[in-house]
Amino acid sequence: MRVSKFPLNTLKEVPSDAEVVSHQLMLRSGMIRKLGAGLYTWLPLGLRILRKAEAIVREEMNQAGALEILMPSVQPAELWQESGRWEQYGPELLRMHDRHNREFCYGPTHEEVITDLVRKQVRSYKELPLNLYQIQTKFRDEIRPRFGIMRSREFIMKDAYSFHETAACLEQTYADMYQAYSQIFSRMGLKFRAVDADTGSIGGNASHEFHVLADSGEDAIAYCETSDYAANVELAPLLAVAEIALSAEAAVMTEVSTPAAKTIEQVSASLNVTAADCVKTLLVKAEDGGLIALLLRGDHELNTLKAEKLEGVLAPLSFAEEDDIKALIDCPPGFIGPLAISCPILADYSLIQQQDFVCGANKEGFHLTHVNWTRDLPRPTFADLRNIEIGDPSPDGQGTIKICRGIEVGHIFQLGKKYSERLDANVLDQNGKKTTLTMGCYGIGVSRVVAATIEQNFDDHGICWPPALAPFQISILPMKMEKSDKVRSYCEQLYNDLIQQGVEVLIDDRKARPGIMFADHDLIGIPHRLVVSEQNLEKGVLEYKSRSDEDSREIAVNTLMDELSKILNSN
RNA sequence: CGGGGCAUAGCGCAGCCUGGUAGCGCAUCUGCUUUGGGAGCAGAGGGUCAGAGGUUCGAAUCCUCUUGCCCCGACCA
Repeated sequence: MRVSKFPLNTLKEVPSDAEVVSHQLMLRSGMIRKLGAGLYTWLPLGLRILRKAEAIVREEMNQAGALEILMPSVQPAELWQESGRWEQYGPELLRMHDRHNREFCYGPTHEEVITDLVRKQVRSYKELPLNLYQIQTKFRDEIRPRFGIMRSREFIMKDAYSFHETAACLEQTYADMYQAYSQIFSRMGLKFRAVDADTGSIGGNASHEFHVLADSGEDAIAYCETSDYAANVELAPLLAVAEIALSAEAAVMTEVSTPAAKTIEQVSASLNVTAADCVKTLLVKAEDGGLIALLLRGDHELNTLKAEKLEGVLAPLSFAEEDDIKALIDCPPGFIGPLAISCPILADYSLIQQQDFVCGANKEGFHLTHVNWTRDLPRPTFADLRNIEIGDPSPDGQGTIKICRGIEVGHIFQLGKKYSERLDANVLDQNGKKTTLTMGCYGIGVSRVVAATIEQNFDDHGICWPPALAPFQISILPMKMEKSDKVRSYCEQLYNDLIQQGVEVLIDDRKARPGIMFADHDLIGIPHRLVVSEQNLEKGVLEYKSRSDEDSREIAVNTLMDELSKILNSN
């Protein structure tokens, strides 16, 4: 391609509403332009990249045995009413009427349509398993679209849905999709992790999110460096530890006056201990209308997701009102402790080995020091109550936890029978009996992958595309071409030769100064660059630089093709 | 949806407080000089100041309403 026929439309200044790097660079490089909130046009440059991502997804899905289809983006309301989601989905579903005043929505996802297709089309267990996918435009009327393509309202998604007679069969396809997803993101050259996800209200056995790792990611991920373990920070469980015996010389429990100390910081400061030496007591509402005390180490944070799943705790989690506390114990918040309290107590696992700790005395203005389990109060029930932290043991027992940030680009899910039951999708089994289909679904935010790739691959000069997604593999930058026939004819020849070999090459045939060329090609992130100048040609060399290297090197003209094929094939 | 903010040329902004009929930088076009990291000089084009209403002799500027967009919260590929 020639720059003269493929306008770059680059911007030196960043539009003021672009917050994140990918959004800024996509606008500056001329990949996209905004039409409205969460609505973007893909310009020629951006579309090349999007198409590359799609092609990789398509190839790997086909490879894994999925079949491509294309469903309408506009869907009749009846199907959504049948599944119950017309009411459930809420305002994120863009609804509309046609000229006959029939109700429709713009598809945010396609479980209903695909289930309808399959229930009408598939009659026999012999046609299963079946895995169908599409790459298509979705619309979700997000409350707050932001970060450009990263969270837009209209976006490109690959969504696949599989149908099975048995759960075992679903598990097999699920495993195949897990593999295919890993293959897709590896081929794209991305650093990513498959993360255990909450199966939530939908149920089912397993769900994994695929996250591209980037500092700007919205999700915190706890992962283990020495194993495959990875999970959302809120979901990563902590394991119980063994009890340890109290040492004989432990000091006697003492009541101390702490009139001004209500928070953990104040308490630890006034008693000259660390926050980790303190135990904090949180009172939350119980299902039976009473209260439950939750004990945490002073430096830990309560994980509400975990807490509200515990037996007896009211969900959604709500803290005790002042009146409730008064009814339970005559003590203001700030001095509450687990001794002689008449409600059930749940303590975090990290407190199993806690000794000699500080806690509230249940008496205004006083705390207790040198408190120990068994000796001073009975051991409470222990449970997993807090967020996992850096350095905690990995739940799979294989090492310690680190935390990084990620951008969710894919999600695979064992759906089970949720939709097939609602929509009555079944087949006849071997015995001629009706069996409800078991389903899985598998999504990739293809347009989001493009943005996430930038979040992971950029520098001060612009985007650094992994070769698999780069809009072009190599740039030819001729220096002073209009003054030098030698440069011109050499570049033209080289350009044609590379095209012959099927290399995606971009020649900058503008009458532009070198600085403009360098800046533009760096900004749009072409992985390889050849600079051709008259002086170098006379020496029989030209200059090569990889986008990711600091410095360039010379390549002799007569070995150029060999060198280039080495460089391009090493990707 | 709640809280905050913005709307002036393709992009980034000034002008508004204190009304007098719109300006700067980048980009675009022309010419000359430049030519290895977003050049210099000279010139040109481009704005119904988001829209509607009001106040006024006169409104980008003051008032009212409307619309669009952005940021902070819960959701998601």
